[in-house]
Amino acid sequence: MTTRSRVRLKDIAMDLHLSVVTVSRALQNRRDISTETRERVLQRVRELNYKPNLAARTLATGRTYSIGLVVPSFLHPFFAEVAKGIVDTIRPKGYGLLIASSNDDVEMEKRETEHLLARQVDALIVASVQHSPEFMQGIQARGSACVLVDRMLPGLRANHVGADDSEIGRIATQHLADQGCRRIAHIRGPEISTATGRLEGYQSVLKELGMPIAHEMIATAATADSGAEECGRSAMLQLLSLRPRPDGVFVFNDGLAVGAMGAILSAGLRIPRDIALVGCGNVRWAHQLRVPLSSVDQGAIKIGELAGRMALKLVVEKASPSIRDSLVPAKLVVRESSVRTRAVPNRH
Amino acid sequence: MTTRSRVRLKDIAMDLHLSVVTVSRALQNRRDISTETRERVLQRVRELNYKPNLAARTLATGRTYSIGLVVPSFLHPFFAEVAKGIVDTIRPKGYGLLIASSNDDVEMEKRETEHLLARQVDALIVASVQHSPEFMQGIQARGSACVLVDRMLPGLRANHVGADDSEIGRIATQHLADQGCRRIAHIRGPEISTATGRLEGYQSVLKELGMPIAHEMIATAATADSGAEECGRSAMLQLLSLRPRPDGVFVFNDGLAVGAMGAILSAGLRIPRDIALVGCGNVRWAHQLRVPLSSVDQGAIKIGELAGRMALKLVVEKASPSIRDSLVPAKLVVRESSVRTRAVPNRH
DNA sequence: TTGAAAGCGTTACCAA
DNA sequence: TTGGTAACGCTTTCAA
Repeated sequence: MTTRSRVRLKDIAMDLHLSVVTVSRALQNRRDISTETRERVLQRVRELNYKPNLAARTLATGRTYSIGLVVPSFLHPFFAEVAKGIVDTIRPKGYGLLIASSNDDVEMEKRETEHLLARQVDALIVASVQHSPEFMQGIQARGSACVLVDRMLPGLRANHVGADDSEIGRIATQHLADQGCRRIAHIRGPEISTATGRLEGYQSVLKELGMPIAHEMIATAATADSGAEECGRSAMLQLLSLRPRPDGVFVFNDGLAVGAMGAILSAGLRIPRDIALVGCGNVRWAHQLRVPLSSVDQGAIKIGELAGRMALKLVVEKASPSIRDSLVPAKLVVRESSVRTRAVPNRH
Repeated sequence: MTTRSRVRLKDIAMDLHLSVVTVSRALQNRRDISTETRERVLQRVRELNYKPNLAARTLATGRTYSIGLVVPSFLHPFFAEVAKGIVDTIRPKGYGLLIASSNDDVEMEKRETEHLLARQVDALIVASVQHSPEFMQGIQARGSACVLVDRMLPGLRANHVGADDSEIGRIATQHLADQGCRRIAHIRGPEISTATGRLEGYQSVLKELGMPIAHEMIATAATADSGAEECGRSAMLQLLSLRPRPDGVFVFNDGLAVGAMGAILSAGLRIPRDIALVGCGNVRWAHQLRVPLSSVDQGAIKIGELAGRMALKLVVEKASPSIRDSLVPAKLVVRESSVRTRAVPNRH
């Protein structure tokens, strides 16, 4: 039906009294073909609106012109933005994006990854939730082109594009200090590279400033994705019980920060006067929260773009020569939640 | 390289001294094969971790086991949720999802759709931004399985899954009336089916209640996606200039509602006391806005699930017999922005 | 119940 | 610069 009606290379060849091979070559823009023939072919291709059969091409070349993406969740705006960056980068090059979601489940990530590989995607982009490097090492060993986004896995040497997490922690903490905070706490995320990176940045600034790095000033959120708000709330309650209280908090991400904000306000404290707050992720609605939230922008779309570009490069180069790691610079967006000096920045 | 190392049907056949055909049949769970042979084949398949080459299968059958999705934007949480619903539905059936984004651009939607079709997706799910039905009719005429989500196109007979927009308008408006609002305004979206549907619901309730349907009480937002907030703000300013002022506003979606909220608060008015507000979409962060926002939940994930299921059905049935239309029921989530009676609902 | 042969649409390898 | 032939891995049809 649909298939039958499609124009094939063969149809064009017969039309033009050429061989299929010649037509194929003309379309590949190769040199070993006369300009005239090429023109005739291209002409006819346009007339008939010929579209190559990708399945056939894949069978012959082993390439699918598609890239696979595995993320923990598409509902999380960060990954939606990453996906957008990837699509916008690879589509103009003729590549398609196959998506899969791991729901933060280690086994599901493996299954979905295997599925994409079974589809012979030319490259894989993964925001992995694995705790250990074994699985990814297996993927690499099979020779599949693979780029990790966002999180790095401990003990894994792999292509990677992510935010500069340590820098994120530094920017946020330094900003709080600049605003006059003297007891800066941190609500950290679970045991993944991004969380430890941000924690590290936080600690290094405290050290530079000669502020104490106190254990009790660091609360850990069990999860940073779905249910983040509740975790942020309880982590904040923990911090609020300290005496003296913290007067500034850098929170791992905006989801947690929203919960923290709720806890602070419910306790009858003011933001930023009593406690200044900085999140991370710079979600779209950050400025319309009960207190507009200062947040570090990770450049999620940029991360997606770079990951897409890196994936394309791997495809072209075939044998992946060297491991690459791109860090996208972070940018603090200051809003009301952290501004304790006189001038309040524009809301818009 | 990668290709060479992959196990083929042929390898299994040789191993077992069978023909390729027999092995193929065993894997298709057909009856014309002895139980013993099947077992031997399945056994070996497991041992070698055989994965069929989808490209080859596609070439032979014309089916790709993949479905294409075109949406205006993945950054819009509604479409992210729809995508999730689709993926969760089709993945367990072995289907993959190829995504594309039209950026609200009519031509880009056409290009991306054509691209997915060139990839021979078995079915297409589109949240179309076309103004006219021609393009989609062309797709249908070519015999491609296609499901429209969210928006319907004027004059098009097509499979469709969406929210019950008229019902959304009714629920929201009725709720405002129940809260004692007597001058209920509406900020409507641009000229697409969802906006007219919600407007219609709004008007029908006013009529039932014997309230006047006044032109000036309906403000139109030029866009409802990116830049929605600014549009919501200016639409609201327009409504605020009315005398007497509206005391309740039903807004097309939450993005616009956020802008409207800003305008109301900036004017020194209180929500909900002076003006009650109801949005639509029930975005995740609705409850953490400066005033927690009442919003109609469209059941986006459910829409995705139904669309996925409908797409699968079309694939199986091949010849699409009858046009189907599924409306997902809407549900109002009441929060502070619209509650004018004494009892304030639980925040959580 | 099994298998041989043909075909799906494209590209790669040699010859001409 | 062209074209014939043989893959690519699977399914389908027809015979045995």
